[in-house]
Amino acid sequence: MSKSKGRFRGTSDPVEIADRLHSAAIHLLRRLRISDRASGIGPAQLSALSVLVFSGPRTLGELADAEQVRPPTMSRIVAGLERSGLIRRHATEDKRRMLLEATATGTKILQEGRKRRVDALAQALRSLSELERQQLGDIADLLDRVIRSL
Amino acid sequence: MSKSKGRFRGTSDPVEIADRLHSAAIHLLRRLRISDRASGIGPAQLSALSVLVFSGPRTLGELADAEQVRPPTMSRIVAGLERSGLIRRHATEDKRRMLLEATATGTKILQEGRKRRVDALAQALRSLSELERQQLGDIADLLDRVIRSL
DNA sequence: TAAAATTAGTTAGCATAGCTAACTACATTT
DNA sequence: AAATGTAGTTAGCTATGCTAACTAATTTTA
Repeated sequence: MSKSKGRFRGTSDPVEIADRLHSAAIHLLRRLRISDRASGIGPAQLSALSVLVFSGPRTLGELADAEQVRPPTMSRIVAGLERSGLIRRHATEDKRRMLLEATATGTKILQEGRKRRVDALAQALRSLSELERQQLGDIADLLDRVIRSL
Repeated sequence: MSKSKGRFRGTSDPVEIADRLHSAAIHLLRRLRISDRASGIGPAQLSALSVLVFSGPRTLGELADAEQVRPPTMSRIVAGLERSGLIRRHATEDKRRMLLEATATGTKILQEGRKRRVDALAQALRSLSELERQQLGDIADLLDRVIRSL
């Protein structure tokens, strides 16, 4: 790890940056899992629900693509969410398809869970200096875009 | 989402930054799961193995703490790793405990998997400008430290 | 020092979540 | 009309999370 070409404190070597980001992401999600347990919903259901809440209604197949799981897996995740009253099915023109939509309860529960997650992280960011937060804020947006483009 | 006080393109509002980092982490790990499947080892086993490879031998309880799972869960993860010949158990003074250590095979497999993960991310970073990578490199280190302190 | 309490790890049993293969039902193409 | 393709489900496997209850070893205490 770390070849340290190190002309500066940081580096622009993609592998070295990737390594740090990778490490950060692992540790972040490891911690956030804890706040998620408070929601009483499993991680896959929570994640699928978040797509419906933040991006609107989707068919099962679209949801499976978005979550990068196979249709049978999404079929079961959706069954669980429906059983818990967090989402609803709507018939469509094409009778093979169905539109899935978050219910009011589902939306509320998701937003509370998301708040818990984000608040935990935000609290840690408060220990940084104003300048550091400024830099991190500038770059967080860029980072999110790069990663979504993977 | 996004109250957008927005005095600048970025912000120093911890909640807003946290929100973006959260989003980035989710999308990153969602993608990296794909490269991990090539290793033929489950995510929990891979993660536990990485602790043994990068931080040295640990008892089962220490490993459970590090991975934030309960002892019975780690007990089974360890059983799987041992069955696949990726780790080894060593007796200790206290006969209730056992030290777990990665085998040569385990170390090799883990490092290859890690390389696949990191390379995939590094490839995406190559689409950034030199300046952007420089900024990201400067901040990645800070980010990793903050998150580990959660 | 014998008994009680604590600690480390396992076993059993449950739920969720990932997969492939095989199926049903509907839609489209030929 | 028949063949092909597409959307989603069912069945059955493995892995991963939990709690409760257990065994064995160690430490504390009466």
